[in-house]
Amino acid sequence: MRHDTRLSRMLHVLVHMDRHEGAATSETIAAMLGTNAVVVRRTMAGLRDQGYVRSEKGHGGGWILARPLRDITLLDIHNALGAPQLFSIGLAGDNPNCVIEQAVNASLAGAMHEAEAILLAKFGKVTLAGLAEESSKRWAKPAHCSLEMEHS
Amino acid sequence: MRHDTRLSRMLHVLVHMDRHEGAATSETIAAMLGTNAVVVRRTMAGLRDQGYVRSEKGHGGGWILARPLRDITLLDIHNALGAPQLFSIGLAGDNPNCVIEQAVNASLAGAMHEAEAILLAKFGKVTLAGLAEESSKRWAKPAHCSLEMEHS
DNA sequence: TAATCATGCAACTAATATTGTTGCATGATT
DNA sequence: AATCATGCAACAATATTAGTTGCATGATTA
Repeated sequence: MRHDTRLSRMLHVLVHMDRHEGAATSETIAAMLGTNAVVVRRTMAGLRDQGYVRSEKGHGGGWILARPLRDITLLDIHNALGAPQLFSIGLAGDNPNCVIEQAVNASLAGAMHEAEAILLAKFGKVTLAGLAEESSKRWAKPAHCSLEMEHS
Repeated sequence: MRHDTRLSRMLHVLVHMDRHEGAATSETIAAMLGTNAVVVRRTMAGLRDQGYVRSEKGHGGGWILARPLRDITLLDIHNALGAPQLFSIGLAGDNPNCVIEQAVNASLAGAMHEAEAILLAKFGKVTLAGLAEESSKRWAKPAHCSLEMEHS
């Protein structure tokens, strides 16, 4: 089953944007992520609608952080991306009247809800400022990337 | 993102098999699950290889439980299915040298590992016998399904 | 005002993973 | 010998996501 890496990638982008002077274009971000500008716009649109970034057209335009990193948590971004399913396993629904299916699904759902609550609680406690700080600590060894195209 | 319902469905099947006299054919199981006998064989093959079920050919053949339900946990079946990814979100790996990506991924991975450990621990504590017992409690209201084709 | 740059959006194509299908071989029962 | 059932491999269908293209709109700059 394929992974949804949008959360990881968007967090990466947002922290970079904070270090970046001026707006970052979709094209630049796409180059960093090894993807396409339209895909970037599609994904960033969700963050814009929730007020985490702004987009500006024209010369010098692009994407700009609309809030300080310390006011954004991993949970915020997860939700802004549409709060996609966290789990790749799901419940069968072929026989909703079957008491066995009900018992199986109730047990699985209970465990999954508990794990999900813990995961989201953790996400809610980590700010992007915290991530930026943590990455600064890793800065000692100089290998890194940036929005200035050191990627490719 | 599409869900992998094999765990849920196989648990359902295994509990039914315990109530079932004799072997259950792939065809019968497939009818119950609204799928195909070959798909059932593919999935059950993993459980057979781990010793949870046996398969027998010929007249009266099919699938038989190889252990009592109380000796099988949800975790056992999850593992027998290949321990597929539990989470549908994943980590970006485009810029492994980037300290920001590293910090982002370390944070996400930490939260996910914690949640995963909790989920698997829960799975390890639930036996199929427990599920069978729980479904018996639901038996008061008679709607149910069985391997005798009440499904379709 | 004209040229350029950048997003917004919709429609289309491509790539990928899973599921479903078919055909044939093998083994067991009757 | 006939029937039933799994085993396996190759192929087709399906669904989802990612990527692409084309055009419109708005902002900046000269």
